[in-house]
Amino acid sequence: MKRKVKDIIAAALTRAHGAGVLPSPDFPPIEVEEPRIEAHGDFSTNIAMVMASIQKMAPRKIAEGIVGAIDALADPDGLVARTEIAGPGFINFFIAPAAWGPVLEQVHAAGDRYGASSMGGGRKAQVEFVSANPTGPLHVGHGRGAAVGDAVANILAFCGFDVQKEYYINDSGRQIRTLGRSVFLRYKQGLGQGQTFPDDCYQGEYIRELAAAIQEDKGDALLHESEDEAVAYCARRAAAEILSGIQADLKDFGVGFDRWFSEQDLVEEGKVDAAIAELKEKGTVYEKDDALWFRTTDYGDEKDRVVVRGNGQTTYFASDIAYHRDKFDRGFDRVIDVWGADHHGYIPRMSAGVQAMGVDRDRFQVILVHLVNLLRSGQPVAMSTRAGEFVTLREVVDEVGRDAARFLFLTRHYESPLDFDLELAKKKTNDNPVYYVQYVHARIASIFAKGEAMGATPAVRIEAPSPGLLTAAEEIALIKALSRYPEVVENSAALLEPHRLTYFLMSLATLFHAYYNKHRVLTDERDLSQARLYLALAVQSVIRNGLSLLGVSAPEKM
RNA sequence: GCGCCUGUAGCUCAGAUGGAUAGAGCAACGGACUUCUAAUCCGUAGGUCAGGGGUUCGAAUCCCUUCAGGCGUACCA
Repeated sequence: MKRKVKDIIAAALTRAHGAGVLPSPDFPPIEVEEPRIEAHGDFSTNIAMVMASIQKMAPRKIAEGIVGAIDALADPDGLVARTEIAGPGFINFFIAPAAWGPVLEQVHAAGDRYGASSMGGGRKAQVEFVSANPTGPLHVGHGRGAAVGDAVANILAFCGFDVQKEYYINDSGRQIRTLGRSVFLRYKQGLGQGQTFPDDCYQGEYIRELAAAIQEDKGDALLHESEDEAVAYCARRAAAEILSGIQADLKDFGVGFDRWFSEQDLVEEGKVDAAIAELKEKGTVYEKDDALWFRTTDYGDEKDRVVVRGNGQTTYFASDIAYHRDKFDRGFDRVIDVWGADHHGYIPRMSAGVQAMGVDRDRFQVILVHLVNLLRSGQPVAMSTRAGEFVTLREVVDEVGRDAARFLFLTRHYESPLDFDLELAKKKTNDNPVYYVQYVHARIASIFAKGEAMGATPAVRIEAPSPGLLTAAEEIALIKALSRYPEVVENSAALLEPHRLTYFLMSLATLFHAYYNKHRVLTDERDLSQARLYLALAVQSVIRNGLSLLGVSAPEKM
C-alpha cells in the first residue's frame, strides 16, 4: 500500500511539473511514513518540505500544487479518499476503507511466501554462528547466539539470499590440549593417583564424567602410555564426545547447520600456512622479536597482531584469517559472523584480515550478541564459568520449552543484554509474549474448527469477500498491519535484526486479540462471517509465517 | 589511559535511513467470561528521551562534550 501511495505521489509530481505548478523537474526520493497519530491519516509524506529549496517555493505552496495534481490519472484505483496539508507542509493521505481489501487477497495468494522478497537476488550469504569450542556443553548465551543466527539466516533466505549456515569447530590449539589435560588428570585421580587439580583446567563435573567413561572403557591402560599420548587421546575423545553433545543440543533446539567446519582440517590441509604465505606475498607482515606480525594497523586496527609466535606456532588469529579466506574462496558474497559481545575487540583485526585478502570490507559483517542474565523469579541464578557451574542450554530448554526459549532470545535487540527469567518463560499468561503470539494462531484455528462444525463451507478459505464488509476500525487496523509485514521482513533482513519481526508479531497479536474480544467472527450473517474468516485466515497465515522465520512453532491448539 | 556498546515511564524494553502531540509490556488502580479458548480484552495513571552545547524548517535519532554502567585492550582462544 505504501508503495502505491509513493506511485501516486510520483505521478502527481510529474503532472504538477507538466502543468507548470512546480518549476523544477528535479524530484528527491519520495518518503512515505505512517503517522503515529490517527488524525494525520494513513500515510504522510514530507516531500514538500524536502523540495522547498530545490523548487524555491514555500513548502505549503508546493504541497498545494501536489495535492491539486492528485486526480484520476495519478490515482487510477481511487485509493485516496482525502488528502490534507498539515503542519509545516506534510501531506496526509486518507485511504478509502474499501481500498484495503486487496491486501488480503495478496496475503492469501502468496501464502507461505507472503513477505518474501528478491532483495538478495540469489547472492550467496553465509551465516556462521554458535561456534562454541568443544570444551564444554552449550550454555544459555550460546542459545541466544543460536536463536539469533538461525533467525537471521532464515530471514535472509526468505529475502532471496542463498544462505548457508555454518558452525566453526575450534578443535585445534591450546584449549583442546587443556581439555585433554583436564580429562587426563581426572582420569588419574579416578585411579587413585590423586594430585591437585590446577585452576587453569576445566573444572566442570562433565570432565569427571568424561574421565570416568574413559576409565570404564580402557581401565588403567592410559597410565602405561606416554603422558603426551594419553593427553592427546583424552583430548580427541573428549572433544568428539562434547561436540556430539553440542550437536544434539542444537538439534533439539531446532537449529540445524549446513556445515560443521573443523579448524583441524584447515590446519591439516595447509590452509593456515597458505594464508600466511599470502600475507607475506602481499608484504603485509614483518618479523619482530622472533614472531611474525601482521600489519593490521594499515586497515584501522589499533595495533599490529601476531600470526606466528616466537615458538613457531601459529595463533588463533592466523587460523581465522585462513578460515575467512576459505569462506570467500567458497564464493560467498556476504559473510556474517555471530559472536559473543566479549569478542568485539576482535572485529578490527578480523576486518583487517579480510581486507588484506582483497575482499571489500562491507562483505564481512559481525553480529555481536550480548550476554544473557539468567533469572528465576527476578533473582539472578548463580553462574560461574570459572567454577564450571553454569546452566546449560539443555537444562533451560528442558525446563521452559524450545519455543519459549527461542522467542524470548529474540525479544531484544542483540546488542542489548537480555534478562531471561525461567519462571516468566514458563508462565502461560500475558506476561509471556511467546504464548501471547502463539495463542492468536491457536485461537484462529479454533474458530475454523467451530466454523466447520457449524457448516461454514471450505470456500471461505479461498474466496475474497465482497468489498465493504470489513470496515470496522479493528478490521482496517489488522489489514494495515498485514500490509506492513513485507516491509518489516525486509528491514529485518537489511539490518540483520530479527527482533523487528518479534515486535511486529506481538503487535499483530495485540490487534487480533482486541478484535476478537470486540467482534464475533462467526455470526448469523453468512457473508459477513465469510469475510471475517477470510481476514482471520490471513492473520493466522502471517503469524505462522513470522514465527517460522524465528524458528518458533505455530500450534493449532493450546 | 585508549577503544567499542549501553543510558527512553517505578521495572524490562521498542522507536533503521532526522518528521507533527514520545510507544509497548510488566507492576499499580478500576472494569469485562451464559459467547469462536479469559494463555484474552477495555479503561486510568505514569516522561527534563542521563546532563550540557551544536547542526536545521524540525533531533530520542546526526556532531561535540560531561557523567554513569558494561565489555575489550595477549606471541589466549
